Amino acid sequence: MSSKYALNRDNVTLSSRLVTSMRSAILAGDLKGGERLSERAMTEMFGVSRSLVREAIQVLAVEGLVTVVPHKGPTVTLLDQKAAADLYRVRGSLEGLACEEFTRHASEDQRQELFAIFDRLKDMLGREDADDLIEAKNDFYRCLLTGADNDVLEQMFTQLNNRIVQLRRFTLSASGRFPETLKEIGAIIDAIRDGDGASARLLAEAHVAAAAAVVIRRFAELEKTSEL
Amino acid sequence: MSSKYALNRDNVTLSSRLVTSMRSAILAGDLKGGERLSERAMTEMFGVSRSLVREAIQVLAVEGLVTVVPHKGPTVTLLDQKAAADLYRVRGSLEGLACEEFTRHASEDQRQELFAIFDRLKDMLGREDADDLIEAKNDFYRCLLTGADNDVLEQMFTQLNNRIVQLRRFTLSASGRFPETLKEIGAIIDAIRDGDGASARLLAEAHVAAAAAVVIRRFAELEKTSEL
DNA sequence: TTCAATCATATTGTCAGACAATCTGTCAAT
DNA sequence: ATTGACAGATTGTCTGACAATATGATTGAA
Repeated sequence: MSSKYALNRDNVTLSSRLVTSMRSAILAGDLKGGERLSERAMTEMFGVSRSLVREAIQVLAVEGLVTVVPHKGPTVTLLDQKAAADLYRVRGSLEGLACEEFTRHASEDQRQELFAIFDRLKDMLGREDADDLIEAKNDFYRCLLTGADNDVLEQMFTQLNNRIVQLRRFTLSASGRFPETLKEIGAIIDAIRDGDGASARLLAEAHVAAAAAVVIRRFAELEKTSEL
Repeated sequence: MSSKYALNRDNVTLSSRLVTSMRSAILAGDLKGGERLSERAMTEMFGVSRSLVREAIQVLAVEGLVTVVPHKGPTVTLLDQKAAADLYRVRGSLEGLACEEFTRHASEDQRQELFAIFDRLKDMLGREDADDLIEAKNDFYRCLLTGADNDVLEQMFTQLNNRIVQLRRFTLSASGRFPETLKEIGAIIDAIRDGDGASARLLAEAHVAAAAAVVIRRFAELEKTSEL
């Protein structure tokens, strides 16, 4: 019997906690894109041995957050415009799938929770606080993925989303789009309410594509001004 | 300039070669689902130190090929029916995306190559050889992904496909479906020929769903006979 | 001055060995 | 049959060592 009282076996080892911690540091921007992650610096920063640092770096490399060049050392992956476009394209597909599966599989409780989170988002219009917004969005996706009831999808989507977080610079500077964002998500929510998974999927893909377009444009502008 | 003459920097370290080798061993079935991967056994099997074995196992764990339980040790991930269903669902979505992107981005050469590979597949009808078929399918996907021109998609699809390879037992026993398979892929090819990415996508998803249905059914049968 | 070859230094790649923490199976006691 | 304690095996983590490679400085020559 695997009851809900079972103790959590994850993150019990130093190794796994280190991975979590390093990942957080990257996502929070404390380790910035392009920054070198020398083993020496990492052992000091996290207070663990070289072995663990090396293991963690390999793991984050598979996740795409870190780029390793043999004999030169790892760096925090730096995304170019093409990579950003590629990421968003796949993300749109997976987000669409998540919406469709949520429509099909979510329990009534899960549906109500999703609707409630959306209401929370709506209430933020006008007095947008960056951190609150990020938290609400995270809740939204967590709920969506839980209801979609597909572990593989959850894992891949999460990985993808982590990589996209590194583009936060651009997504924040594009936050003037918040009203449209709300409208688009609202349409998705309505489709889910109606049990229309196919529409929810298409709307979700379109939503991601629209968000991506803004980010990519912003990207192009900044590249033009600050590049060689 | 990153020319096509650039030397390959991957797989130069023992570490990366070990990962490749262990992954191959799993995909080839030399390390079977559920099998324990004790560090001791792995150091002997691959002739490297414990450090490298541990790193490789972590990497394969992120890829989903290996499952690690703290203080108990890693095993080759064993898929249950739900996991198989989840994998195929996501794979359908990504394969659909790949087809659509191929239609949109592939060069004329890449299109011709894809068509040629499909002809090779067609010629196998009747005298199907398992290894030849697997090779042709791999070529097909490699070509498809190259033409789709999306590194993120390529990486995720490859990872997903690797995990699905562990279901080969079931897909092979379902090879009586080869004529239908050819018909379905043929329809996809036609859509790509017509430049109709949306159709190609839908057809690809349907194709994966049909293949998945067979595998899942086979799965249920075998589970019933051989289980507790 | 500029360019190329050389060399010193720092960093990464790999190994071996040690000890602590945890798991698993055994066996005696109740 | 269940409990508790114990022993052996395996994993988790650290440290130190040395080899392989990259980087930057230095030197020498055109």
